[in-house]
Amino acid sequence: MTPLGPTDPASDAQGGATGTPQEPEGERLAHRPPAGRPGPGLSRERIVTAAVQLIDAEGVSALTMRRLGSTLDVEAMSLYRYVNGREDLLEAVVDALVETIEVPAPGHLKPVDGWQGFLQVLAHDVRRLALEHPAAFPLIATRHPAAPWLRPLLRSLRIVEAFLDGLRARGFTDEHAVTTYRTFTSFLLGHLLLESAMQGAEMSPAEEPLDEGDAELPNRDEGLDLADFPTLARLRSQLTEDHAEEEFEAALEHLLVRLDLELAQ
Amino acid sequence: MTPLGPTDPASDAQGGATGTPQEPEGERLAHRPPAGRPGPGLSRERIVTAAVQLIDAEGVSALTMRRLGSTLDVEAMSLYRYVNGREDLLEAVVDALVETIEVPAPGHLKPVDGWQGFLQVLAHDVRRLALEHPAAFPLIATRHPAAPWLRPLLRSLRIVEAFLDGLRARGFTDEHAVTTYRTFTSFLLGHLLLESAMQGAEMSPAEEPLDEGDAELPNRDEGLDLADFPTLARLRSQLTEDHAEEEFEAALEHLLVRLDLELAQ
DNA sequence: ACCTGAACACCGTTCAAGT
DNA sequence: ACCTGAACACCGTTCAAGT
Repeated sequence: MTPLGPTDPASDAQGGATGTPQEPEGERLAHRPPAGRPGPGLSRERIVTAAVQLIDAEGVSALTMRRLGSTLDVEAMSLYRYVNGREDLLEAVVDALVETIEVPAPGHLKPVDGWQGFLQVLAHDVRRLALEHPAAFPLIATRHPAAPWLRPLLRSLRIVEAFLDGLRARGFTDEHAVTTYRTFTSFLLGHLLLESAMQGAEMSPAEEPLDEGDAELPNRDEGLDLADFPTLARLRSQLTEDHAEEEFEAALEHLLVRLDLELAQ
Repeated sequence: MTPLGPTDPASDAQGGATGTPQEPEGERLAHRPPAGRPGPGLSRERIVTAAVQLIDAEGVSALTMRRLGSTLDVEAMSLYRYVNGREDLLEAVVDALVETIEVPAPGHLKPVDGWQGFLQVLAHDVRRLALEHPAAFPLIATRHPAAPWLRPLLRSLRIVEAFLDGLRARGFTDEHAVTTYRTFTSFLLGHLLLESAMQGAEMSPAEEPLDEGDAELPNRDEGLDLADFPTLARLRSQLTEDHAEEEFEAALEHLLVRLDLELAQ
């Protein structure tokens, strides 16, 4: 499908072709001989890819029709031929990212024999998505899916179908598969939204050199007055430690234990 | 309506002065205009309350400086005397809502003797917040807290201090209290963000009658074509059922079991 | 067929000016 | 002291017009 990897996987690898300052950096059409048109060649796919890159680089609030247009060397109005407004674009971005999630297929390479391995592999792939696109992740987690019975993160028909089939093929009843869908999405949402928020913490506002007048505002954590919060002050360093990965693994392990219990009863 | 928190104990530590010295705070007893109308009498608190009401009624995207101003019978620019721009206002809204969370105190009425009761009561109070303000909840869940060691939902100094003290008073070590803070916030985030999303699902866009031309985009759930997804089609009604409350209770119960295990080892 | 210029309504924000 | 008019830069979106 669309190469939606972390911002620009391969195009930076081969520099040197960019002589003029305003040329688009990646020659995406190099392998596309027909009609030597060098022009923009807009398409929905190209627009969505550019949108993802812009979000990855500068955050969701920077994704403006006008800015996105200039990224593609095109006026903003041109985008409306391929995209149904900004909301539709955001939807397309979310869909494109979610479609990169791979649900382990029956004949899979990795050790995905049991349902536990199935869920383990899937969970880690969703985590990969969260860490590759931390700025976009709140969007994926927050926007309403197309149908009320779809839940954030695992929010495409294809993925839910594969998820349910995958569990059923590994011994789950219909009912257990459905409740596991709910439990699993809640689990992923809670852990990964937090982790992606940490990852891309310093994203939203461009940092400005502070004026001389105000050294007053508590800029990040240093300015906070912990005088009235002795426990907080004492445990501060422990609270700051980042154990996201271990937490994720531990919580996933416990989720599997819990599901195992529910299966048995 | 919206009973917003007490008179702002900690907001002075956060809400920043930005260089312009503005400190008119304690004018509590100035005589109000005698008119029956809620005359101007602007204040930060009044602005934040109105903002919460506007979000509850029409969603975050409707919270515009100009619309909020008109809600208060005031031009938008007047708000800037009390609020440091839209971002600061959103921050204040989140803080105000989070401050309504009550962490069970040592001498509490309800059966909060054990740490399990403590977490039970607290979890349900956060859930109350989510259900009372579904449209605002993504904001609370998503915005970066003031310090990197604060996590969404339980994101005020006061609350985290009370949380940690509450657990320590009930037998937790420092280390267990900290890890429980992380586990507990992840749990709440995952479950309540989903539940609030369901609650306020039909909020953002006004429903429009679809045009004849493009039957391409799947509008809501009815237009989705489930032909290629037999499992989805078969389980659709089960997927649609709303068991949010039972799921929350069950997951909370399992979380407590898990914590109990971790405490023992 | 594809893109753009011009226009409209709305937005956040600043600042000098009103009262 | 508190509010506003006017202005600026930017935004999403539409539509007739260009090529």
